[in-house]
Amino acid sequence: MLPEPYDLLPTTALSPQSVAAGDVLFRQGTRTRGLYVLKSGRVHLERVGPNGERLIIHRAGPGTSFAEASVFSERYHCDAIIMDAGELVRIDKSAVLAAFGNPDFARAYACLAAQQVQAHRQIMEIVGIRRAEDRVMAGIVAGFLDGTVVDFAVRLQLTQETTYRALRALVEAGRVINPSRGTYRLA
Amino acid sequence: MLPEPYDLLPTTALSPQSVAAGDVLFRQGTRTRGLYVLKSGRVHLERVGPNGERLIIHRAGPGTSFAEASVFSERYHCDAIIMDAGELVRIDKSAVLAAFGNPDFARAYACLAAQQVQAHRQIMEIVGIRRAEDRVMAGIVAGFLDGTVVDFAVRLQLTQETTYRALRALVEAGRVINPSRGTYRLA
DNA sequence: GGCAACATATGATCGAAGTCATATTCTAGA
DNA sequence: TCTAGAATATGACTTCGATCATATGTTGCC
Repeated sequence: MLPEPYDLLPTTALSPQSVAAGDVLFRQGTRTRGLYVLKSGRVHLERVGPNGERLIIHRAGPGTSFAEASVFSERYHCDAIIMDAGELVRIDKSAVLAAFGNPDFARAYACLAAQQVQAHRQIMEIVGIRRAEDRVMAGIVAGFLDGTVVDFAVRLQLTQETTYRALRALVEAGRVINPSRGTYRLA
Repeated sequence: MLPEPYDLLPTTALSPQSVAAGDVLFRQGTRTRGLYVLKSGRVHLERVGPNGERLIIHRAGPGTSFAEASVFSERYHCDAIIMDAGELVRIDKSAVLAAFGNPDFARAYACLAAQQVQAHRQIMEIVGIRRAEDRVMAGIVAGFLDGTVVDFAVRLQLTQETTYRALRALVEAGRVINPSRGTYRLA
């Protein structure tokens, strides 16, 4: 099943495909065919700078969509390169454009987009906190410590080691409790 | 004039207002009235954690909108506090919801939202680069060094000093040229 | 059960980015 | 024109997060 709001589209708009590591999904400058939903694997979006510098624009992970803006553009503005093999679904550009005629789809799309923007803004604020201890605390308050500490550290743009040390410091300061190995909660 | 796509809305949906530093625009838990476009001044969006920790969710600057997700929510999920006095426009929630019945508005909204998401992803990738020199280089390639170096440094989540030093190092390495005081370009 | 892979956890060391200080140049405005 | 404030620029010092290393605990799988 596709994530909202793309579950509202007819199946004729969807092209599932398997990809292998190293495959190039699309290239900067080629005609846009639509956006993609990644079911499994990893994809890098890269842009080539004026002097040939390769700049990673985005690293897409399982369960996320990418190249959404291509729906509103004639050409792709970056390369999409498969890092780890996986399954993905291409969603046809014209079908999405047509779907905006359906107010339910439009509202569902806008709702998700607004939430994404809000989430990004929040992560940027948190990542902007310099002290690891404050950053980790903010991350916990924001509810980011749901999975493993390793994933949490990645979200905070910190190393695991620094994250563990910050967690311990917060526990020692009484601001966080550590009821069992690997689980942390606000005090 | 309002930024796209809100310029497509009828003026009856808009409520301009002046605000002073310290004013509270809305509080977490109060009924949503709509989103805001900030013409001048500065606004902080803050959420209060379970134990009373104040967490800045977003700092809105001139020319940007905020609380977009409130259009799809019954209650505000954060406080909006005016940091610097300015002018803003409230955009009525029901008018926006109704406007999604207009495919042109829906497409314009989605186009802008998709671009915003893409821009956020890119900034997050760049901010995730640890070495200041690499980060500054990526920032230049991405075209972020359009205004002052100070603004550039803020966007990169680096201090001005580190940014200046990285710029100098890049100039010395021949990767960037510094035709005149305060101007830098790719070599 | 036993093993491999991974998450948790912490110590030691180093380097890079932050902080503080200061000087110069530029600009806007009284 | 003079001045206040901001941007540019760089030096000295410190700190904190990254890196490398290592050990233990946990989980899934053959």
